[in-house]
Amino acid sequence: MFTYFSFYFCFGQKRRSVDKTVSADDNNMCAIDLLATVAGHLSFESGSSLMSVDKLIEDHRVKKEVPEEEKPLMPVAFSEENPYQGSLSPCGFSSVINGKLEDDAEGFSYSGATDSCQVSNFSQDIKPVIDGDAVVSVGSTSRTQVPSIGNCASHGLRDDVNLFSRDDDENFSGYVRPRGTKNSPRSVPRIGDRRIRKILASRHWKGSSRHTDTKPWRNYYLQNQRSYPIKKRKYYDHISDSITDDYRLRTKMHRGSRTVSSMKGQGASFVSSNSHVKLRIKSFRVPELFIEIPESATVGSLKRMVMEAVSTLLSDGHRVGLMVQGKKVRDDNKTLHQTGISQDNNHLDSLDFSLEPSSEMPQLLTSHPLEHAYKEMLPVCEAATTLDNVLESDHHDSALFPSDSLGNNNMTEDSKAMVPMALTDLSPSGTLCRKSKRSEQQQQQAAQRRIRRPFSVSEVEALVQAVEKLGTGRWRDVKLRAFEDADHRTYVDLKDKWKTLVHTAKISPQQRRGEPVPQELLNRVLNAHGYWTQHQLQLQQNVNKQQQETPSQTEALLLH
DNA sequence: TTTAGGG
DNA sequence: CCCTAAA
Repeated sequence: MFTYFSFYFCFGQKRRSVDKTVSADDNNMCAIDLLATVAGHLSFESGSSLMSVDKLIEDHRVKKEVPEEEKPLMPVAFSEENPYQGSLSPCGFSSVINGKLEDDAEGFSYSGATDSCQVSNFSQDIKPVIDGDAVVSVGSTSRTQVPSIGNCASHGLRDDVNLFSRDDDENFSGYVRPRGTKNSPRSVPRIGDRRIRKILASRHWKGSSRHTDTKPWRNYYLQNQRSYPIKKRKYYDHISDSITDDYRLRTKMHRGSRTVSSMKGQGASFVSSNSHVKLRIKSFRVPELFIEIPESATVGSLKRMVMEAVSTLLSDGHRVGLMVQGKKVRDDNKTLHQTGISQDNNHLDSLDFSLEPSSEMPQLLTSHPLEHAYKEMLPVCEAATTLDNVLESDHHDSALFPSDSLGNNNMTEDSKAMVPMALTDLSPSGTLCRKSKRSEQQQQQAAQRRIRRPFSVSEVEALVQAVEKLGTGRWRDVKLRAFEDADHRTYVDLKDKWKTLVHTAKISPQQRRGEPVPQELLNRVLNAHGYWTQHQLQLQQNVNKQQQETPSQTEALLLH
């Protein structure tokens, strides 16, 4: 007989909730107290209690990053015929961000053309899918940092090569779903079971976090891990040793960066950064923790278990989450000011730190570990295709919208199809065997949510330009005009992007996320939006007039 | 298939 | 991005 505890606890402050999962009796209250003891212990260790910023004190204000000045809207005179004629550049795309992409190249945005040289380099990197310890090494190309997996640790582990836990997935791109024809944006057959599709979509990436399996059995686990009863984790091992390897790597890197410990130290008094903002953190939210222990166990063993759980939690690759006014701040690259953490901000009570699993394994997982996982020796062209897609989103300057010139072979489909399976289907009956039928894979593939591919500035530029000319009601034409070769952008996507662009243009720059869109472009968005909505209104009014006239005419006809 | 909007 | 009613 086991007793399960589940509790949410805060260090130094109130407990959020206490719920029994599957409890056998009521003696779990003492466990909570024990946990509080542990919490207290930890608090003591860290020298103070942690967090929930209750005050922010401002030293001097040195605004390093002044938000881009809002340029006054350029008055645009619309001619009835072609309101934006003058703004069209002959080639259709302006290279607004030439050079900027180069700057961003460090890290995770890929720049440069997909010349054959890089492609082959990449394929060399990715080819050695080895049984041994997986090590993430930087691609051999100097221009592009291409994560790859091999048995060569020559590049070593660096904190800044944390390939899998990057918060900001903006610059990542995975693969493109193959499309049959260019003229049918959505040629992928949509297979009927929406339920599956929804489930898969909602489960996206959840449950991908893992603990190292250095211990034979853990009787605790975190809520965020989707609570696979630990036995099921065997499945991961079954899927792939490499995933475990990758995780080990991650853990190492995290330990190396000492995220948690340094944070503990800072929690002691004031967290002072260069930006001259001082935070006092009083409480700190920690993921829900489950404990499973036999009733016959001693209190001492429970204490030890809780202690172990907590210390593991603090050392096992967790990262700090930040909430501002209830909104999770994901973009680590934002400045505090942009995030709204600044002196002229009086809602600092809502600043909230938390500890969360860092193993979110974003984007990149789609292309990598799975290939590795299945020990699939990918043909060169497959790797190249992947690279092409990875690079695609950010190197539009030389070739704005490269299509999948390398073609889509079957292997591509295979590796894609496996993605959702390995990550979502953990049920014992799951078809993890890669010999599964093609039809199943296709189903899975159809059910896979498309990978997020943020619009680059040049894409936005192209979109704005097209909309300026064509208006907001002809998305198919917009697609054909400006995104004909961008197979991954459907007209629906373009319409959606326009919607978000309009929204983006209306909100304050501080609230915007992702790669910043030049204000000039946003102004054009606003202008075009205003113009075309009015245009539509006029059209509608004309229709109404005619509808008013027509009946009378018909009446007149009838009366005759 | 496209449009138009909500989710 | 997804989903879908309407056209």
